[in-house]
Amino acid sequence: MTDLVRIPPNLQAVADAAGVHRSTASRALNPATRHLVAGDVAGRIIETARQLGYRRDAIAASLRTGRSRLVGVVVPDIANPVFGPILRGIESALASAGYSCLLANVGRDEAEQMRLVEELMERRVDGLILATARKDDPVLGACLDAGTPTVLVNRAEERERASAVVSDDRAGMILAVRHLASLGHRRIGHLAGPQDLSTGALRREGFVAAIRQLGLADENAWIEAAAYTREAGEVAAAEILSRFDVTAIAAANDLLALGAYRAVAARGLRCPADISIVGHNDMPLVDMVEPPLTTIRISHLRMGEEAARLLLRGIESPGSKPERIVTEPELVRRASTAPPR
Amino acid sequence: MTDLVRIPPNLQAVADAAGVHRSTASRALNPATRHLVAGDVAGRIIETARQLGYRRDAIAASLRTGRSRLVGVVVPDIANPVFGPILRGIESALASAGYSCLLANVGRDEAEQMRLVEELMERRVDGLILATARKDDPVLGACLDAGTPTVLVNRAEERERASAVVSDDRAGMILAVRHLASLGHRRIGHLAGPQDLSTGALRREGFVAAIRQLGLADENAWIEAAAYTREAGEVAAAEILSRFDVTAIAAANDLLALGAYRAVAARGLRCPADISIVGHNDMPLVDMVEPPLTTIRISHLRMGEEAARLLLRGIESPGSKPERIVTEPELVRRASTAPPR
DNA sequence: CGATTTTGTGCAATCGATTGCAGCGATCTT
DNA sequence: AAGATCGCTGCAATCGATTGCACAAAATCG
Repeated sequence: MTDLVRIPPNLQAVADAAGVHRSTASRALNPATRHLVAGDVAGRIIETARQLGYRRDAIAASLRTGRSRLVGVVVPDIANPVFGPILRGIESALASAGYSCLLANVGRDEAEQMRLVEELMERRVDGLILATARKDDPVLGACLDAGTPTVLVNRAEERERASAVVSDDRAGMILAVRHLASLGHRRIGHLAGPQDLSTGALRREGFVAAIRQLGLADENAWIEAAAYTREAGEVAAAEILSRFDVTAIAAANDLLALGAYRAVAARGLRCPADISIVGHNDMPLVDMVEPPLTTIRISHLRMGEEAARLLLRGIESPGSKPERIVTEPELVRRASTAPPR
Repeated sequence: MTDLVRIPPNLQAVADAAGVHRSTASRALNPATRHLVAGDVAGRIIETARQLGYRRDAIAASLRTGRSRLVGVVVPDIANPVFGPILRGIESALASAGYSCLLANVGRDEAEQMRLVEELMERRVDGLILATARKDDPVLGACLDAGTPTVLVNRAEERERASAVVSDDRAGMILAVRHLASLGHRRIGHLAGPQDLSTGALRREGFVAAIRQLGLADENAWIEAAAYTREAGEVAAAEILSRFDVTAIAAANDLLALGAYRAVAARGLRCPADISIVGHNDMPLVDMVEPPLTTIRISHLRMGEEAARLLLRGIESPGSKPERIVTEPELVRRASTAPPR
């Protein structure tokens, strides 16, 4: 009855109990090296380990091997519905390869971001996934300088110094504008996202390109929202409505689109009767809002999975070329868009 | 120019460069032990470390100290909007205490849950936060047996063998039913959550209690949904509508409530004109659905923060009594409830 | 049957930081 | 002035697993 505070068995204890050397026990317990040990001996060791309730110490193993099987995941806001699916995709792909996620939630403050990444490095993460990239991201620079394999997800840089998994934001916005044009809209405004993010900039580019391609009026009818939030969307949408004579708004993001719903209502207009609105992302629940939001669907889950896979490849074979995976967005027609009156 | 693959400096290197012993460098670099070192020497060491770009190896430190400053966080589904805020609360509270989150997303399979927790233990987490607890949870049992400080969040067990942070689910549902009764509803149904979860069971209890307190009809007018999803909600709500003659439905969860919207529409009824519906959680966006959902608000962010704080306390002072924090839910009136016709 | 290869196990160094203990010189006490 | 105290630094053990190398025993070959 002296096991009140039982000291957990280590490899030495297992080896002693099985009557072999530490090193033999280590080999027997590791599937990758098990073939070096005689079958019966390995069996005995494994059984002894089980009986003693032996649990491998990943920390000690990491110290010796230099690999932590840990990946740092940096997101701008876990509470934002689009990052949930991304995170889940990352987590599941990593878990099935024996890696775990170290989660870091960061604000927009760059110094803070640096501090957090630094802390992840101290923990000797084998790699990093950043969902926070700006168009020219100093944090990414720091990761690369440190020689840590890094992958961007959702947002990317312009230059390709790191692997990235993104949606084709430009094409997505073109899809949105074409849809509006096909309904008969000729005067379309763009509720743009923050221009220092690739999503914001590329979707705006897509907007301009689509307007030109289709020979529509005023490729400059866009306003940049201060952030990807409903509140910022409402403010910017109000400005679009007051400054431009448009019948439709293509928003860079679903939250912005929902903000636009408010601005439209505030002016006594109705969607889609007076103003059509199309979003971007197809977040959970936007099919239930009123009117159900027409939007551009992005598979965030798959993006997360692909990012994890890319990172794992980068970890296995260091020095491999950066790769870019671009997923195809898709138009989801609901009820927030209709022909102009 | 031989620093192509520069070997990162360790403590020894810093000590050598500063002309002191490893141990002195260690003490100087650690704020908690810095006072043991002469001011000028400490300054020199810190400066040398900075110049060399020294980065402390948390793995090695963990091995020596036995503390990893890592907390395992187990959630049932990161993509579910309620867990985002919880996670953010946990992360921010932990981060400000120097701890990081190891994220594990698990399904309902118990063996898989055990495997994942086992893996977290191998990584020598200092504590665990489970958002997955069932009413009698074997996984929690395993954590407790292993002597790992563990805190439950959002869902709890009946017996108090571990600290927990939950909403007052019973009171929340009473709030919902009273609200309906105050509008004049007398025949109310309950769209219950899974009964093996504390949230599902307690909210149902609250429903029964409220019906009795208010002297209303049929405390048995409830159906259990198979899961907290819109689909399961739609199925169960359809059954309620076909089996009971009710004018209102109190749902155990917002997603279930949204499923009920569908079921109501499918029967050619309207909400709230024909059937009032109240949800639970106040998830993001439920204020934008049609009709805007009347629901019970729970501060998931704060729950996450409190859980982290409780865990930190448990880590600091092992063997302390389990504690339970119950947050007060609040009714949010929107447009899905109205007087019966 | 001797020589050679194969197979299996043990030995000991190693990863990098932390910390109890001892020792040294300087200051303080009586 | 001898002894006690204090502040600072160095020494060396330690955490637990992994792995290159050496070596012995067994198996194979000519």
